[in-house]
Amino acid sequence: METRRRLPRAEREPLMLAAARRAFEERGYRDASMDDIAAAAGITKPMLYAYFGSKQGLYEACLEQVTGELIEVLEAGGRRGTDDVAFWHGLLALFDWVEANERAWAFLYLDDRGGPPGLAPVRARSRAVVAAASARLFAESSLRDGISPDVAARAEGVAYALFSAVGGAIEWWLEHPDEPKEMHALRLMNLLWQGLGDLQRGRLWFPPPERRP
Amino acid sequence: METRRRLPRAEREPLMLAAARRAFEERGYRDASMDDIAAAAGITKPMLYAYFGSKQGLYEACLEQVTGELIEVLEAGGRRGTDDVAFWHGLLALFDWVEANERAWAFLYLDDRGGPPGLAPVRARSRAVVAAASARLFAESSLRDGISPDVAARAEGVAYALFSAVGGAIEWWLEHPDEPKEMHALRLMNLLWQGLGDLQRGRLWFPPPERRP
Amino acid sequence: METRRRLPRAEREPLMLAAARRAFEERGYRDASMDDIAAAAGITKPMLYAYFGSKQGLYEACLEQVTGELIEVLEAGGRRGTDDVAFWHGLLALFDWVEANERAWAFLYLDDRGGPPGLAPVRARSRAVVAAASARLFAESSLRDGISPDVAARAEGVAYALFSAVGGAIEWWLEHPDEPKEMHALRLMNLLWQGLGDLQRGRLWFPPPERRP
Amino acid sequence: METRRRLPRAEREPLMLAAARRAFEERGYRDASMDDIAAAAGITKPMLYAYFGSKQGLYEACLEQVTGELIEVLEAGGRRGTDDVAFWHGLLALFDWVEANERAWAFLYLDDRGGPPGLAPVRARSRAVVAAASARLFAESSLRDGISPDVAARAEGVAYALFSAVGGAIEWWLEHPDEPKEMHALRLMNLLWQGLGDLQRGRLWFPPPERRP
DNA sequence: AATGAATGAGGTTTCATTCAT
DNA sequence: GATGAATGAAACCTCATTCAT
Repeated sequence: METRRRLPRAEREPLMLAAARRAFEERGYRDASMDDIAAAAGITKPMLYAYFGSKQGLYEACLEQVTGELIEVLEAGGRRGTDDVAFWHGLLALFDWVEANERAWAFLYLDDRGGPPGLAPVRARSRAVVAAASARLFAESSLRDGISPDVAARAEGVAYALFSAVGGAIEWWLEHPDEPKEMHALRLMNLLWQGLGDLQRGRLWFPPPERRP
Repeated sequence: METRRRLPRAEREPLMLAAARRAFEERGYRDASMDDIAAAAGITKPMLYAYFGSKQGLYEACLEQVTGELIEVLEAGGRRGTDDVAFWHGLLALFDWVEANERAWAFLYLDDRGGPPGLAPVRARSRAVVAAASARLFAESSLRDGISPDVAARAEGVAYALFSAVGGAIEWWLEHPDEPKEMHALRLMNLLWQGLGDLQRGRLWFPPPERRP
Repeated sequence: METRRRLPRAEREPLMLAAARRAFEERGYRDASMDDIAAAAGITKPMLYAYFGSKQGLYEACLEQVTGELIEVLEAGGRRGTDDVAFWHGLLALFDWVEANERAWAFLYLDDRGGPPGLAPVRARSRAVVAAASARLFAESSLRDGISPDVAARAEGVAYALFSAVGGAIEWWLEHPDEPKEMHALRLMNLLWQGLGDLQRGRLWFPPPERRP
Repeated sequence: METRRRLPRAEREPLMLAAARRAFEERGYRDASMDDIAAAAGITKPMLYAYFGSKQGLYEACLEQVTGELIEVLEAGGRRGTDDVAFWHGLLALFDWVEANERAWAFLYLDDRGGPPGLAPVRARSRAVVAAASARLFAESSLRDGISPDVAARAEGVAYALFSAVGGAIEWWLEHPDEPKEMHALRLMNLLWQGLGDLQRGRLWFPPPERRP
């Protein structure tokens, strides 16, 4: 009946984004409905369209927000020390953020399928941005001195693998919350740090020559 | 109008499964429609329901098939050598399988959201099975001698992270196909092998004591 | 795999009819599926079509069977006495039959809607046949002597109303099974018998003349 | 293409209900399709779901409306006189309502099978409510003086039977429209009134003692 | 700035029925 | 006599999106 209280855009928009993030995180792009999101935000559907244009637009806004937050976390973590300590604090910061944002992680790493085709490049780009940021983190930490140029060129690929490992550990942690998150982080540190250093310093393993009869 | 050729179930069912796998891999659970799958399989929707009961049933059949194949690949790879060589061949076999099965990977690692709630536990179980299989792979290769019992208990968690790292590298490879897959595998090997060994042998890194002023 | 044991039609048909009656009684024409009926009868769908031509054909066969049984029951009951005693025994026989056949009643009196339009006249005819049979029952009992010709002409209408009253009492009984069925029958007897006699003997009630100002 | 005229809910909803009632009355729950109802109401399906939630919800809304109307009719009829005259007017009012509402009757008394299981209790309750209302009608008319308490307790059962008799007569009338409805009502009056009075006053018929040799 | 009314299109699922074997 | 394979059609329901107010 009565029209809802008018709010300026700066106040209304974050409410909508928050509701949308929850919905997308919990149910994925396709299963989250604009109806639900509008209801959760306490407004009506046309408002969502007025602010974000389309479902895809809303999703992209969420994705951008999540990406931004994550990068900020990584960079902040990296500043807290040098070398292995920087990496260690980056890991811890990441676990903290995941813990605080519950399943925002899903946005970047669990909801890759579904939605219009136009979404795929957007998602890929978001992940690449995060990978780049974490590559920077390694470079700024241990890679500082004597990084082989070939390795530097491929740092992003390594970062991608590395970040995926972190993602896997996080999922494992979310399903096994009995162990404290520091234990998970420590295991990751031990799994990755040594190889990372070797890669950087060029101390490489190679497969033995195949012997064919 | 024209009647389709009749096939016995043993022949028709695999055709349906193949079509369904392609559709789910490419578009995810929610966006793959039973209509499309039926058309791609060259039959009509009711046959899908006659053989698989429901969309979820069909999906689960696909998931089981993919999981089975992947495990077989891992185990076969692991048998081709010992220690680091076994691990290396496991990696190579995995890359080969991914290459041959294009995006079957997506089934297990990119389509986690969406679909009815009953699907979540099924997906989780599938991934856990794969993680267990790869944990076995490490244990049978390098861990053979003197594995610390604590590490063995957590092997599955490490395997999960490790497998995710492999997944990330694979995704990166799929998006950067200019480099041969052996290069990607080699980078992974170097990233992971050393840390894996250290973890097993208990040569651990620990964070320096925090100093608070 | 293996073909079911061949049975002569005389043995197979009653099994099908029995399964169909159960299904139609419990779920009505539209909600009973040929699949279910075939499964319940232990045969495959094409057999149903071979024997009864169509779903409607099967339904009509069931309806005819039920109608026949019911008429037989009425006539048998009516022969057990004269006058009020005949009527009373007719009622009792009816309750017995309903009790033994559980919900066959639904066939004639609870499943009037649904199904193809061609079914409506068939159902109407079945009910009319039952009404005629029960009209005969009254006529043969108390109406024997001195029945006014006008009333005789309308006996069928009365029978229809009367039979519906019985139906209502039966439904009530099925929902309140704490009281023995004889009590329900007795109440009906008292509700209907007196008026029935008066109707036959022409001792009629008429509305008082309306006074308009 | 062309946009339909917009109506406020208070105007649109009754139109939907009317269309739904016609469809359910004519074809029963299962055979009435939401598509048809929407078309008959001049809107599209999603509006039906927006306002009534589901097919069952729509059906229940219709059922409630019909029940309410019928009860009002019964009570209004009963107020037009006392004793036999009240009963007589109740009957007449009922016939009038049936005539005016064509086959609304079907809702309560001809569509008992079919539809989801959750519907059965709803239907049963509706009929019980009507039975209670008509029981009240008798009680307030003839039963006024000296109603035996046992009879009062069973009044609802009697009402159920009685109402079914009326229903049967109405069906008969609808199939034999040559006779005016007052004649049908009069026949019912004569069939039921006497027995009803006897039941109330305890002047009961009992079966003769069975003699077994 | 905000909403209630409205829809086109598409989704999963079921069913009566037929045909080749 | 009996079956497994197959389908056309239609059912209920949902959703992203728009428009008039």
